Amino acid sequence: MDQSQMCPRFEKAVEILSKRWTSLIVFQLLSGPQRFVNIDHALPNLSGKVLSERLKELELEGIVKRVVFPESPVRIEYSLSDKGRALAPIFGEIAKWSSEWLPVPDEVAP
Amino acid sequence: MDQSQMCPRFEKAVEILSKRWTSLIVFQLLSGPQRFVNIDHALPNLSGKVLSERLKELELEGIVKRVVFPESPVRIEYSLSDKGRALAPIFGEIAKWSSEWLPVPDEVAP
DNA sequence: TATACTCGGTTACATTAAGTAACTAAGTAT
DNA sequence: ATACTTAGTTACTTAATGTAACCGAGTATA
Repeated sequence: MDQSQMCPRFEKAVEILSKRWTSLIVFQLLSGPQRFVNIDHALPNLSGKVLSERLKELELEGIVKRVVFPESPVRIEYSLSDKGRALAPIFGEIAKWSSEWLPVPDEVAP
Repeated sequence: MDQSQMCPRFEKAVEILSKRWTSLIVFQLLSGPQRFVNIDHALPNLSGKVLSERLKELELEGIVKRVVFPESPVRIEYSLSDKGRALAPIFGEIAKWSSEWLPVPDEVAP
């Protein structure tokens, strides 16, 4: 036997969500449609390279939508599809768990 | 400004959960305490090397407990702490999302 | 009309993480 | 003695990320 016993759809969901940066990008997009640089600035340490990779992957999964506004200069907006917004409860549970079980970090000297 | 605007505890939770294999290992342990090889067999494609790394990390986070039973031969059991079991609702939401939004995979020819 | 800056990326290269396979030591079974 | 199990570790390869520079189109500034 070479196959996992787990539900393949559940496994797929975990695979999507546990790819580095994916969750934080989706979480960031939960606050509304926004542009490439905005996401990039919201997640310091996330490089443009990986961000563009992740956005492409998420678009392929149907989680993120990329809309081009033909203004001048052109404006490109990333947003969540219904499928993407449906991930919100997962983040809600993560937030609950973290506030219950993770320690409050030390404050930096003022 | 070099810091993220997100809650650091939320970010930490995402960091823990989105490390490769971590979620699946915790999910597997939700079914009860078990031994190293059992987890290893339940997750094909997961090597003993990475499994032992992840179990150490999860133990440090206080999510997994490692108990040595001094039988002969010695038996080592991994299980979830309260903190670890408290992750269950997150997996519940992931399962819900995946069954609602991910396609049912094709069956293999019988 | 240079110069610099923004946006939405891409490219080349360095570092880190993960996969693969072999191996170990202690114990058990044949 | 030989082979197998458990709970790992070690050495080596390959894939994923991080870092930094760069690009073309357009805009603003001097």
